[in-house]
Amino acid sequence: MQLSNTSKYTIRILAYMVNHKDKPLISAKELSENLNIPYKFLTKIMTELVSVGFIESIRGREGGYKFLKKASEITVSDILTLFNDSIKDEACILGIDFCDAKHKCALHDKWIKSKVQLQKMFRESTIESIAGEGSKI
Amino acid sequence: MQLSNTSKYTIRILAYMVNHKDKPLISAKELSENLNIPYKFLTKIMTELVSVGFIESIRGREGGYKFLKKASEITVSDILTLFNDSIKDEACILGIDFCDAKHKCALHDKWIKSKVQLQKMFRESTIESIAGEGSKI
DNA sequence: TTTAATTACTACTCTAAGGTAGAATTAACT
DNA sequence: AGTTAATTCTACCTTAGAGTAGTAATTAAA
Ligand code: SF4
Ligand code: SF4
Repeated sequence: MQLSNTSKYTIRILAYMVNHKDKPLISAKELSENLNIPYKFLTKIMTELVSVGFIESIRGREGGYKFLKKASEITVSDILTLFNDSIKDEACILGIDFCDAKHKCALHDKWIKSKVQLQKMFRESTIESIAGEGSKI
Repeated sequence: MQLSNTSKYTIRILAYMVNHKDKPLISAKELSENLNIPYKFLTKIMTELVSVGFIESIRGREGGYKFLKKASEITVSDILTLFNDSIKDEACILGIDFCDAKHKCALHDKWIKSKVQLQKMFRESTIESIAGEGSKI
């Protein structure tokens, strides 16, 4: 009942990048050290983020990563979708999903409420909004 | 972002047993066939449920399982705890958990709200309440 | 007393996520 | 031109959850 490590890492990585957008480029080394994410695993994630166009990479010495898409236009929901980690609309808390309005278990309505609330939260939370002052990302 | 198969199976198994409490004993075979849960995997779960005292088993021919603890006293939360699948109080949506009231990300308050709501739902949902008429468990 | 039906036990296999290793590629700096 | 610091590629290892296989133990029915 939680997000995958990959998703959580990604959110923290992108939030960190927002918080350091004064720098033109941020290296994998810096991200790995400051966010305490295994270097090799982080670079694997970064390559994926580049390939889907969230960020851009500059190779070679003095290289690094920077946003390609605006942080205000990348939502947590986008990230969860990317790593197949989002709460699907048809997701049933019990994994049955052949119930209908007339035949539903006692968990159904409460679950739907929580589900909708979480989905809304993920959709409305941009990386830009997660980062910022108080945040201890 | 969902429950483990083991937890989901268990909820359905116990709900089925409530819905068939007219029978003195219910066999693994019946459960497996009616709930579409792999037989061998189901018996593994059953043994665990017996060992923690939720149900009782009668071995040998004509044997099977029956409740030891009352279904109205077994909550979904108990099941999630058993399979280490519950939402821990300290669980942070981003897996950081060194944030405090003054340093929190934009997801924090919304996440806490959903978390509390889910935890409450799990605690207040007994197997007895999940099963029953309309239910398509 | 044998047989059939049942749970329990032990020990595997399979899969996907998470993580690691090493070498290839790129490009700025000296 | 050579060195160095960076990303990228390919391939592997590890772990936990899910699921399977075979057999032993138990007990009622035949
Ligand atoms: S009624 Fe219960 S089992 Fe059916 S879809 Fe809703 S939550 Fe799932
Ligand atoms: S502030 Fe954000 S990152 Fe920190 S504990 Fe709360 S949800 Fe997690």
